[in-house]
Amino acid sequence: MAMDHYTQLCPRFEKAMELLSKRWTALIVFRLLTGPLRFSEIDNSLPNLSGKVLSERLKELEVEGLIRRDVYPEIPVRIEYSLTDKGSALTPLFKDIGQWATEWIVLPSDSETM
Amino acid sequence: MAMDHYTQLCPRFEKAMELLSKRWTALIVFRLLTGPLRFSEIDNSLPNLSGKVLSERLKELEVEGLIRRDVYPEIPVRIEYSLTDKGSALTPLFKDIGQWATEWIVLPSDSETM
DNA sequence: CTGCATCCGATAAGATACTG
DNA sequence: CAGTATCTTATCGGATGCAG
Repeated sequence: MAMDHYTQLCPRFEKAMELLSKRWTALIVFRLLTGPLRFSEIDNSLPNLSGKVLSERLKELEVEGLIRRDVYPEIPVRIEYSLTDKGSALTPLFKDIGQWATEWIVLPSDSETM
Repeated sequence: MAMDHYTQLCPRFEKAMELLSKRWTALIVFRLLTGPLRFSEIDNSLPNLSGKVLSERLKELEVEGLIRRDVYPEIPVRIEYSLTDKGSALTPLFKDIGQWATEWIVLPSDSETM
């Protein structure tokens, strides 16, 4: 996929954006910021996210090394997803997004005071 | 579009992500971080981005108040896009991404030392 | 030059049903 | 519970052509 031209701008930045800007991805990481979660927990916390897509994203994130998938061979089996160091390292980023959002994003429901 | 459920998590964060995670959007803002640019300048700096999509994104960003579109009635007309305060406020965010990318993203071309 | 309209193919996402 | 397979739909994006 010929993106060699603008890749020169800042390939790592590109890559990072490519990763994080994929739909749901950032939200999933955000969810995991507070600790390990099971598949269904993530699924339930993101109602519009289908199981299919969640499983896709989880796999991608695992491949990219942002999250870890731990299997606890209990009965029934328990599988937990958690952030790796690489994933946790995104914390300041999310904090910035949150801060920016707090300061600049106006919601319809903000009509009262703000 | 029923996203009311998980909107409760942090609606502003959601909105911000929705905004920034759209393909090309962040890259366009990133481009503008260094100053005003004309349509064709942005277009040329992002070779894989088509004029149609660029114009779509530019409009979205304008509607969201992240960028400003200034028309200079010269001959020929000159139109420049630049960041508003809301847009510039994203600077730390991009810095974070850049820092994270520098630290954690490994490129194929990094095989030598790094 | 700047940008919008249209068409069309590629991808991504959602719903549902089903397996280990 | 934790996914996967399949199907359908929605969205995206690229090319082209045209207008101000």
